[in-house]
Amino acid sequence: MATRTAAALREEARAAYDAFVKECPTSQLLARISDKWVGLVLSALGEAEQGSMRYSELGRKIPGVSQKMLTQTLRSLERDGIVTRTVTATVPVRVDYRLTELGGSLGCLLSSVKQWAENHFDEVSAHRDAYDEAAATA
Amino acid sequence: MATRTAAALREEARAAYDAFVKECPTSQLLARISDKWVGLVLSALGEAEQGSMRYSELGRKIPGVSQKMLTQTLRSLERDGIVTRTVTATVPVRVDYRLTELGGSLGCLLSSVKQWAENHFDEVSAHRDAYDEAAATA
DNA sequence: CTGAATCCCACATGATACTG
DNA sequence: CAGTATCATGTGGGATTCAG
Repeated sequence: MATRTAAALREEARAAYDAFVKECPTSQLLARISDKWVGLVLSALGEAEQGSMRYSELGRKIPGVSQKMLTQTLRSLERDGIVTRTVTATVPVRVDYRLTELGGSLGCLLSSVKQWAENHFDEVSAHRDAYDEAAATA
Repeated sequence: MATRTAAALREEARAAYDAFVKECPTSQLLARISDKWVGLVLSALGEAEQGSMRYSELGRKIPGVSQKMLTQTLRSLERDGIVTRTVTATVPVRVDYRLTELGGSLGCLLSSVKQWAENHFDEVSAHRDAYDEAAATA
């Protein structure tokens, strides 16, 4: 038939996407670090007094994170060289996470983003109310 | 029956989530601004020479964004008072987006995050390769 | 204690087509 | 040009259970 099938078109699209990713891989990285959990984890580690935190400490410090997301996020950060993972073979096991130097530089940035959110929440909230009211009136 | 239905459980979970959101609304805001598209839009607007950009300019400047996501992101940013939307009733219509003062302060931060991604991509990439190889060897 | 593995689904996002 | 509407899909992410 003259037209390609939907599946073929999807294949093509995927191939094009892969090519794009190769061309612009930083977009990938940006997406990775533009993640709520990444921001919270790095902020927490950045603020840690000893510079390192245990798995369960992180879980308690970060509101609403599930085991799965915490583990997943930490693994991904470890893979990217942002954090180090240190296992102490005691009973029970103890695992500490610490920012690498590379991670520290990113942690600063993300902390300031988190700070921004906290500092400007009221302002944003007011804008939202105004916007919604205007829409309701119209 | 003794156990609650799946639907009821979901209802409960949603209620708990809503309660949590009320308690910690900045987490909401952080999730909003920790978004790939938000970062790219604000970076683009921050770098704009006239300080403002048209809808289609943004679409061209930001690689891989769909109309839907661009519109959605811009609306959300407008609602939050991060950008302003100006319609010029010419033919064809012209719509410009510009950072507000509030948006400017956030734009700086997100631009530096984007910069970080671009500057450290090679380093992260090297870490990934090392990590993956170690995993393959083991 | 620190995960790994599985199931499951709601939602975010993308592609496409249409409109003022 | 700047959207809106609709549909299809992938996946993020929670709950649960098992393991070292």
